[in-house]
Parts: sequence; C-alpha cells; structure tokens
Amino acid sequence: MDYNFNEIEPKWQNYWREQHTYRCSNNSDKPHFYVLDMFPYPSGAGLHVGHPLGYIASDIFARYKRLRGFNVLHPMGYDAYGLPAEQYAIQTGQHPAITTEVNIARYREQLDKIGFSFDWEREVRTCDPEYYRWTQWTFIQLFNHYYDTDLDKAMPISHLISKLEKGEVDTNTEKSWADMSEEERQDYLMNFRLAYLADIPVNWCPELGTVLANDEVVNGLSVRGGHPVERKLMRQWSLRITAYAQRLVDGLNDVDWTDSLKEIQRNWIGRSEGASVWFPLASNYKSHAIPGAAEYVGQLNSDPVPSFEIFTTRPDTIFGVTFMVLCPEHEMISQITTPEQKAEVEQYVSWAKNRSERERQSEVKSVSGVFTGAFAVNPLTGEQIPIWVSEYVLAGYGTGAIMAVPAHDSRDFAFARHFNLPIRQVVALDPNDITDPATWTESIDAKTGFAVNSGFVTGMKCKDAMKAVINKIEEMGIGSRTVNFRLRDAIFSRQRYWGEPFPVYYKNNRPYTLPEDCLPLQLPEITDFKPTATGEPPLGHATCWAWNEQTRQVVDNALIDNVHVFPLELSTMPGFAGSSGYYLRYMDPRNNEAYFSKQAVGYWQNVDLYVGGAEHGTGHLIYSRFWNKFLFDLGIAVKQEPFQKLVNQGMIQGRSNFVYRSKSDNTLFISKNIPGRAENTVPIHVDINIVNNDILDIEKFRQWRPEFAEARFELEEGKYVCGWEIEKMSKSMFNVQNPDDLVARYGADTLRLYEMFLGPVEQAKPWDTNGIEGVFRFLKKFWKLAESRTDAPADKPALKILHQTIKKITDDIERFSFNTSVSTFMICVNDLSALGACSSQVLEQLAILMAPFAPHIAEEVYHQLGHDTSVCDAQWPEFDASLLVQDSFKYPVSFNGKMRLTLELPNGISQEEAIAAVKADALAQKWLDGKEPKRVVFVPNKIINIVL
RNA sequence: GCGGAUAUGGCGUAAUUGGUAGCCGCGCUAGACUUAGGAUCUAGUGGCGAGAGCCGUGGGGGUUCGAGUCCCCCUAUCCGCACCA
Repeated sequence: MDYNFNEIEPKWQNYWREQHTYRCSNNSDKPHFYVLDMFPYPSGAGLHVGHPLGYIASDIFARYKRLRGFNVLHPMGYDAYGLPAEQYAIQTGQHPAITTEVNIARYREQLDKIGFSFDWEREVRTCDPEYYRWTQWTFIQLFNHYYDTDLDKAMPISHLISKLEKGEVDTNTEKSWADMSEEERQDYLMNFRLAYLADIPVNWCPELGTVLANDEVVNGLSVRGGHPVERKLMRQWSLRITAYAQRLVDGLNDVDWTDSLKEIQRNWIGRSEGASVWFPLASNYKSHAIPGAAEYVGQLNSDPVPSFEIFTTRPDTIFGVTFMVLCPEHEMISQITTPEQKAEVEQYVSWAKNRSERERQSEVKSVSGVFTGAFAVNPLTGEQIPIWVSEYVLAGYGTGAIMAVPAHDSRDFAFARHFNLPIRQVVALDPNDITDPATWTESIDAKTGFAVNSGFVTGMKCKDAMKAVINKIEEMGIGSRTVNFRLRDAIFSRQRYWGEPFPVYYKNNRPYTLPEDCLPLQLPEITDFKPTATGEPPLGHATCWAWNEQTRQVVDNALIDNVHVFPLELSTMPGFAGSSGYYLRYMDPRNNEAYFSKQAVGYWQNVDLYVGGAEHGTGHLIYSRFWNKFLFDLGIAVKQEPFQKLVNQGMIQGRSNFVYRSKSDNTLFISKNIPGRAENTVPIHVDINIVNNDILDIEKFRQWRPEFAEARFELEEGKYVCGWEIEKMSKSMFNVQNPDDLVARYGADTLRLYEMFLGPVEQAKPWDTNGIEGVFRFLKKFWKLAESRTDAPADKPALKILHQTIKKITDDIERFSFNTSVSTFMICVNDLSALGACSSQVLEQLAILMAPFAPHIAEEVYHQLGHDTSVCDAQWPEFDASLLVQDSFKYPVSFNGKMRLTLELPNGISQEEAIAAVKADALAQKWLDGKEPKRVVFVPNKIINIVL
C-alpha cells in the first residue's frame, strides 16, 4: 500500500480530538513544562508558511517533553483586537467582531491541518469579554498602585496617601497634602499612579485617527499603513513603565534569551549613568562674571535664582562647557529670553514645534538654533555661558536641557562650528598633547584619556574625573549622580473602536475606575466605526455609553446628569494590552473568580519556552515583562520574569519567480539562460504556484491570465527556466506560499519536516519548495520500511543504527537543532532499509522518535504495531551506549561516532609505535567486533582519537 | 554614528564545539525498470589533474602537533537603535 497521507492525517486528527489527547491538567505529579507560541493576530489573509515555522518547532519540543514524562502546557489563542479588523470594518461596514470570527475560523482550520498538539480547551481571545475582563482588572490595579522607590516595588496608592497624611513624605509642591482640596489631591496622585492620565506629547497619526506608541512608529511613519505621524499634545492614558526601567534591565540577566535580543531591549531601555546638575541663570542685574562657586552657592540658597537642570553622562567635561542648549519645548524659554531676542526665539520655537517627526528625522544632520540672549553660570567655574535653543535637544530625554561641551561631543561640536561658539579642550588622550580646537575637524568623544584645563580634576583619568566632579557637585548641593533611561512611558489610549474599553468614567472631569465586580465593561455595539480627525474616538458614536454610579450599570448617554450618571472613557486600549498577560490566563483560562488561580500559577510558574519573532523585542516582550513584574509585585505572578527561555524564529522571506517578456513582442517569453535575454526582456512576476523548481508550467501559465493565453516561448532544452529573487512574502509579488496547498499535495508531516529541514529555526531564510520532494521521499521510504517489518527480534546492526539515532535526535532536540534531526532520520531509514526487513521492535522505537516531528505517520505506524493508545503517551527511548561500544573497552571513552581515549604511554615510545599498539590492542580486545579502527591519531597530551 | 549577527560546493545546509571539511537533501550526470513518468532503484557529483597528488570554509595575519571553529585587522551582507547629551 502506498503512503496515503490524505487518509492517515485526518484520521488521527479526529482521533486526537475525540480522545482529548492534548488536554492538559493543572493537577499532576509529573514535572511541568510550559511551551508557548506568540499567538497570532487573525488577519484576513490567513496563515502563510512563515507562521507555522515557530509553531512546528515549539510543537516538536512540546511533544518531546511530553514523551519524556512532563506534563506539558501548550496552548494557543488569538490576539484578536487590532487596527486591521477595524480598517476593514470602515471600508466594508462589516462589524469587526464578525470579520474577526470568520478569520479565526479560517486560522483554526489551517492550524488543525498541520497537526499541532495544542490544548484547544484553553484557547483565549483577547476580544472575548471573559478574557478582557482581566485586562481591565489589571488596568484598575495599575491605576490604584504607584511605584514605591524605597521598597522598589508597586504599592497601593493608599499606602502613599497614608504616608502623605502622616507627613512622612513631602509633596514637593507649593501646597502641603493637608492644604489640598480633594481635586488637587487627585491631580497630585495622578503623578504617581502606574496608569495615569496626562497631557503629553504623543505620536498622533491623523490618517489612522489615533495615537501610537513609540514602537508602533518607525521613521515618523506608522508601522500599520505607513501614514505620517505628528507630535501633538493630548490628554492620554499612559503606563508608567519607566518606573520599572531598572528592573527590566536587571531581569535580562536572569533569562535564557539570545544576546542579540537582550541587547535590543537594553538599547531600547537605554540606561545611562551620569549626573544631573543645576545651572543657574545669570541675572541681568548681575551680568558680570560671578567670582567663584562658593559665593554662587550662597546666592542660590538665599535668593532662589531661576536655574536649569541638565543631565550629562560626561560630568568630567564640565570645565569645557561653553554654552547651554534648551529644547524648543522648554518651559523657561519665554521667561529668560531677552527683549531683543524675543521675536527671533519665538519664531524659531514655533517653527520647530510645527515640524513633523518625519521632517525632523530626515534633517538630522542640519544645524539650527537661536540665541536667547540669556546667560547661565557654570557652577564650577563661575563663568557665564550663553543659552541657546535648538531642536537637537529633545524634550523627551533627560531634562530637555544640556550643557554643551563642543570639544567632546560631536553634536555640540557641529553646533558650535555653525554658530561660531568657543570650543575648549578639556580631555586629551595624552595630557601633554593639547592642540588648538580651531584646527580640529571633529570632536574627541572617547571616554578614555585624561582631564586637561579642568580645574581641580586636571590630570585625572576621565573615569576618576567623573567621580570627582560628581562628588563636588553633590557636596555643593547643586546636583547628583543620576541614572537616565531612554525608555518612555507607554501611551495606553487609542482613539479606536476595536479594543478593550477602559473601565473608567469621568466625574468632574476626573477619572474614576469602575468597581472590580462590575467587570467586564463590554464594548458597546456601534455602526459607525470612523474616527474623527479631531481625535474624538469612535466610541463617541455610542448612544449607550454612560455610567450610573448608583445602579452600577452602563446606561444611555441621555441620562448623563453628572450627579449619578457620568460619561465613560471613549478611548480604547492598545494592541499590547491584551497580549501582555495572556500567557498567565492560559494557566487557568475559564476561571470566573480571578485572572488565574493561585494553584494554577503555583504549579506552572512561568513560561519555560517561548517561541516567536524578534520583531516584538521592543514591543510585546517589554510590555509583557512589565505587566508580569507588576503582577509579581501584587503577589499574583510568582516569577519576576515571564519567559524563561526564548527562541526567535527567523523570518521567512518569499522567493519570487519571474518570466522574461520580450521588449519587442508582448506575447514572446524568453527562457532565463538564453544569450541576449537580459538586454531584450523585462522581468515579470509570475505566480510561484505555476512554477516548479524554476521550471514554468507553460499550460498553467497560459491559463493564469487572459493576456498570456497566446504566449509563445523561447525554450532552453525544451524547458522554460524562470528567474528568481528573494523578496518579502507578499500577495503583489505572487510569492505567498499557503500551507494548505502543501498539505494537500504532500501532507502535514512532510510540511512539518520540510519547514524544519530548511535550516536552523532561528535563521531568516527564503521560502523555497525545491527540496520538499526529498523530505516527501523520505516519508515514503519510512512507510515502506514499516510495511516490510518482521516480528523477528532486532539484530545487532539494526540496534546500532537505532541507538545512534536515539542519541543524535535527543541531543538535537535539546539543542533546538531540528534541521539536523531530519537528516538523522533520513540516514537512519536509509541504513535500516539497506539491512532488509525491519524488526517491529526497532520500528516501534523509531515511530516514537519521529512522533514529535511527523505525528500522523508515527501514530499510524505505532497503531499498526498493535498499540491501542496514542504514540503521544509512549515513553521516549533510552539511549544504550553499550550497543555501540564493546564491553571490553579498557579505556575511558566518550562516544559520538568517534571515540576519544586517554592512554598512559610509556616513556620513549614513538607516535607510530603508540598508534600501532592501540590498533593491536583494539584487535586483541575486540573493541570493534574484531575490526581494526579506521583511524588512530596520536596527540601529545596522551589523547588518542579513534575513528570507527 | 552606536549595538548585534552572519559569511562553507551550482543551491539549502552539516561538522561530535580544536581532531580526515562538505553529512543529509535539492539540483545535475550516467545507468536500470517502465507504454509513460513530476514514480522507483543503482552509481557519481568542491576545484585543478590522466594519475599519484595539489588547492580549498569572504580576505590578510596570529596561536596550536592540528583552526570552518580560538585571537587581531580588514571586506561584504542582514537586523536593531539612531541628534538619547
């Protein structure tokens, strides 16, 4: 009988479904293992072959762990909220809930065909009220907590209030806590809540009608759709993720991720150590040089002079400061600008503020700025330095003000050159080598070298000078050692419809959260999804979107009286809200009392293996870690880090095919390698489904499109050879490979094996079906081998092959090296086939080894051997080294196909004699069934390699 | 500019982690079977050479008895961040 995958695969898929083979329990004596995939966003396009790559890898690992006796949690779900569904709704008028449902059904169908071992009873969808109830719940907790820097964890806001009431902390504002009104107190607390409402500059995308998080904007364009993004001041919800910046950096040391991904996160968080220093304004009436620092401090204490806080990573260069620069948004600009400069400064500031992000970024190299007319005082030298405004100083980083050291910062250098400001060298690689900065072509930015021209730190190494300067400014009370982060708070509002509603209503224009037991706050039905250009969200169209505080119900907007009935928040949460904690919900997905039970999280702890794309490095993977750490602080999550080991599957690119149409004749197509083809033709994308191994199926091509019906061809050796190129997988390039087509043609097992065979999981690679036949052939050989089985006990050569395979496959899986596993299986089956009929005993073990990779055929063979339980419940074969090596070995051996022995050799023996002695010994001791070793290599440190 | 990674036959890749480079597969060549083959099987396939042999892991140095693997310097490609003080 032929290998009929079309019959085998549905049969076992049904069997697994009916037997609940992949159902997994939270109560088990077995050790636990949690294997997670990044759940997909169910787009209208369906799955392409890139999606399952990671799923197949994780499925192999999950199945392997199960065969090794672990209780494995391997769930799947859908990240179902998001912009595309809503965009589609706007275009077609279809409700996103419906299109999402349709898309999910299609995804499920595609996933089922590939034979994954997901426990579908644990499926979650972020748009399901029973799921987003806990997203909303977490939001309320974030709102009701603040970050206590002393305890270094999130604490209830009530804890802060009681500290304020007892006067244990100072408000650092004009009014004390006791003197504040209720509104003032609420406004004050908003500065501490981990979810807070504030007027902040946001990435506003007019085209999408929403604000976007930093990771959703690239080069001033939205990631979704590529629309321009502007900076705009808006009242928005944000998450105070910056409070966790240090812990997010530290936690990276405790997880088993690739260095490159850790580095991406470290860069994104952007921790830098330095100092913050206060530079006072030189008052106009004392515009003479201030004689000395000591005197200046006295003045600062008695008579508060307006001053600027700056952040620098190079306090050692403070003696080289020759000007200051403020960002155009700096609040003190209008206050300090002199009347003469006023017009010019105002003009510059309004010009700078109205530029889009894209304009700013595209002109990074150009220098612009304006002098305010005001001067500040360098607190260490007493010198007066001019204060400038320039957009090269960013409002969002540090304090929005810098001390400029043109000699040792390339940006300051460019600015000084452009505006002819003085440049003073204060660092030199060699203290005796001081040159005139006027002759320089670039600044000396390196942190190595010695301080020069630098008062009391002159002659010190840069590092020592940094410490000395910081100590000095701390002593003077004008600054301190500071750590700054590039990471910014995550903007959490989206002016969209298809997302989680905020459990928030507004009383007296201030936000209040809904009671927890009123959750979920369900997304209302509306018919008009369009956002407005002014930023009014689609939920503004909802007619029943008000909160009655007394009845604790959502009621009609008409009832709003601002006494008992209040308006609800109109924004919705961003995409990352639902995906930030989904891995925890899988542990206990049907719990109606809690996010997940203590028992469940106590059992599963966290994700042992997470597989997904590195493109989430600065988005989901940061937000999730933050979310988890917050829940950890609440005592709900039990591990600081959510994802212990993380494997990034490489992106699968498309491999496009081209036909070459003659420039002079529109119906003539010339094969790729015909001389002169390049000059006389234009390449045209052709659907990869009508090309096989770069050979065009001419008939299918003629049928493909009406304009090719009359196509004529200039062939080479009777074939039309297409060109190819690696491009992004995209519909418009006709290079999208749908997994369903391959499953229909070769079966799921072949697809699974082939996706692994393509190369290392982590590596980016083009999709290319050229080798799939080889894998298919292998499965057919395996099928034939299974049919040829005998009940005779296994002989030694067969056992040897089997145990070599057990060893190799086990090692490969542990190393996540699945491409080599497939090769190993091929060798194994070839070798066994060469021996003739295969013993059932060997075949059974081989079926178990193959079960993680090709579960359908493995299940079929396993059952044919007389089992009536699933191969999933079998036990992983134990490697028996004694089958490979003779017992009579008298030397320590490590076996891997080659052997390495350590020998004590007598003095004076030559290499040749030693080798001959080992060979003779091998023969005498029958190490290798009486055969002489293939190769013996003598190495000076008494190690000998023996190759079988 | 900063950071990370990669580089091996015509192609995808492998190499027990310092031990005969090129396993396995694709493709290609020859042959067998076949009415036929997008089926199956056998043999061959890094380069040069008739041959023994010589040369070969992006380039150049180095360490070592021995280097694809370790160290230094280049080059190319990919990815992330980018006026982050």
